[in-house]
Amino acid sequence: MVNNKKSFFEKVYKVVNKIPYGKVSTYGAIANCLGRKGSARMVGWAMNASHSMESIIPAHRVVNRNGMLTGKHHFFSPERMQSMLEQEGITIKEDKIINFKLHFWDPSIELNQ
DNA sequence: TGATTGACCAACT
DNA sequence: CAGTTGGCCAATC
Repeated sequence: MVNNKKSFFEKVYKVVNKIPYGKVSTYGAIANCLGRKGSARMVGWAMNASHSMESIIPAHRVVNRNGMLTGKHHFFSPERMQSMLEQEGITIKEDKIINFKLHFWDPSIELNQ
């Protein structure tokens, strides 16, 4: 019925935009949800591109599998990412999220609804 | 146009 | 346990 051949970036943006407040997700989970397992790197690429785009992507809610803010340095300001996450009630120590599992949000949840 | 890289993950050695 | 490799798609050189 419609266009199911959109680029990865579009799908990534869609999912990341659906991440609820106070929740975080991972590159692998998003990529896996989109049907590509090894495309986790592409998710990161999409985030990098999101800077240049006018699209507002809560990239600060996307971290790696370990809950570590690997991409914080790619933000407008590295400290900004941590501040935003802490603002949402997430505790961060040494650039990694504490109780990451509790804050983890599975993209398939939104897609399944 | 081919080769390399890029905010990753998982499996294998 | 640590290092290497394969995988995926897109952008850059």
